[in-house]
Amino acid sequence: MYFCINLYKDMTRSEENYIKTIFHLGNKGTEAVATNAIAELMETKPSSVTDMVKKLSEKDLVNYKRYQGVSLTELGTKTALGIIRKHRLWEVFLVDKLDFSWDEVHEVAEQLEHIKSDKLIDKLDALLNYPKFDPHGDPIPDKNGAFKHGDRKLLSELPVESKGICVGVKDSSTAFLKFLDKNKIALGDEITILEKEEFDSSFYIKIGNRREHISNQIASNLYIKIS
Amino acid sequence: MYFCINLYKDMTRSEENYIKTIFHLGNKGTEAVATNAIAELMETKPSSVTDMVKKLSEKDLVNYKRYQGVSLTELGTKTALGIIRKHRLWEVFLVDKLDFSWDEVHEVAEQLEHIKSDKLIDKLDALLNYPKFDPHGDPIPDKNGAFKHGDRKLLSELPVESKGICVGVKDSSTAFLKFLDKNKIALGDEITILEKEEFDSSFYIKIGNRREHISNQIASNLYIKIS
DNA sequence: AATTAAATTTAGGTTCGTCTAAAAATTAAT
DNA sequence: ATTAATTTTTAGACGAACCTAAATTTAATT
Repeated sequence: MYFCINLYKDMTRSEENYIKTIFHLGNKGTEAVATNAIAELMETKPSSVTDMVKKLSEKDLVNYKRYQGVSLTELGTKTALGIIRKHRLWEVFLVDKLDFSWDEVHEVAEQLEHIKSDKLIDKLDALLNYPKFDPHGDPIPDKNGAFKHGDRKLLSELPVESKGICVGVKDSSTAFLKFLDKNKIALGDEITILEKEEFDSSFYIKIGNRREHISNQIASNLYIKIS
Repeated sequence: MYFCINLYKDMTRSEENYIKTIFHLGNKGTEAVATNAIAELMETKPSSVTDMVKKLSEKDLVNYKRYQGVSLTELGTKTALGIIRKHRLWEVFLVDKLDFSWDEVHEVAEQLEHIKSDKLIDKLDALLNYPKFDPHGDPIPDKNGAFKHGDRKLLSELPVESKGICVGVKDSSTAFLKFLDKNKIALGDEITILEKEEFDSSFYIKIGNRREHISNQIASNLYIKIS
């Protein structure tokens, strides 16, 4: 007698996108997410979200009680992690093998993440040498859905004189990534906080050998790992 | 004043599959294809085909007159070649970079061929070193849709004592490809026709240093390029 | 040429994922 | 604690892509 431990294999693209969104909005699916929040992020209408959420609930992918928001079930969480794993592996592929820049990968990875083939993903993982992080510093879940960041923190939350390595971005919009490129701030760079400007909450930092002045908006979107 | 020379970028997966099928069935889209033939190959119903064909006709991708079959317009042909290019490049990727065997690639390539990104395909082409043929020996159209086989012929159509290289398969079903693997017949092998058995139209061939006896069904699915 | 058979199309229906507009529940503000 | 504002859900509709069953056209056979 077998129990089915497999994930849903026959999900539609749309269902997968909802699951992914609920995961991202609800602290990895653990917290209940509002219908409106989902609708806004997915650029759809709240009524559409309600419809879909009911369907996902039927399939035991989400927990749902009317007017109380949605969270992921265990099955839903695993499904989300599978999709995120695919998305991030494809991003690494695009940057490492096809010379895409880190601000170009998202769109294409959004398509590639829905390709269904376990073998494809395992082999891709091997080709890329089992990467642990995607081009934006976000961790790649392993086959079982396990992953963790090191103990990274936002630059904006660190005290003066902190020193560490830039390991990720919180905002991975094209605009922000291009800004970082222009200002020669990249993952792997060593950063020291020299001074905090109380007036506008901006920061003076040392990056490599340069001294830079960055706004709070920038500082609160850069992840640093203390060394 | 510009004329639009671009291909349809906003086609659905289903539309793309119909276009591809019409291309394959109708001698590269040039000859009219029957509704029933399309339905059978796509495992759908003739009435569904009629519906879709009308839609494609609206978009000027096919020529269609009721009861008279369908053929591709120039736009439709270019679209088909774009999809086939993608399909075959992905097949090469799967075999060359991810160690898939040639009988495993079709299914996955069927999904990957619908990914929309010109840059992705150009870069993939470069990564693979601009291959001219896919793993089954089928030619890969270039960016402009141009391609040709060399002057390959089916083994079954060659006279005794012909000598050449095995360059492709006509039937690329899993069953046939696995049969070839089992019998150690691969693309690139040198083949000489030793004798033709009139009784059952089978062939005695020399392949590498071995002597093999192959049925007509095998012979009429192997492409040979005379050297 | 008339009849039968086969292929194709029409008509009407279904599911999926979306929408708008209106109703209901929850939350915030007086 | 009412009322007002917001969020969420229901009800009903629509396009895409499919289906079945019936009608129509073309092709094949007598």
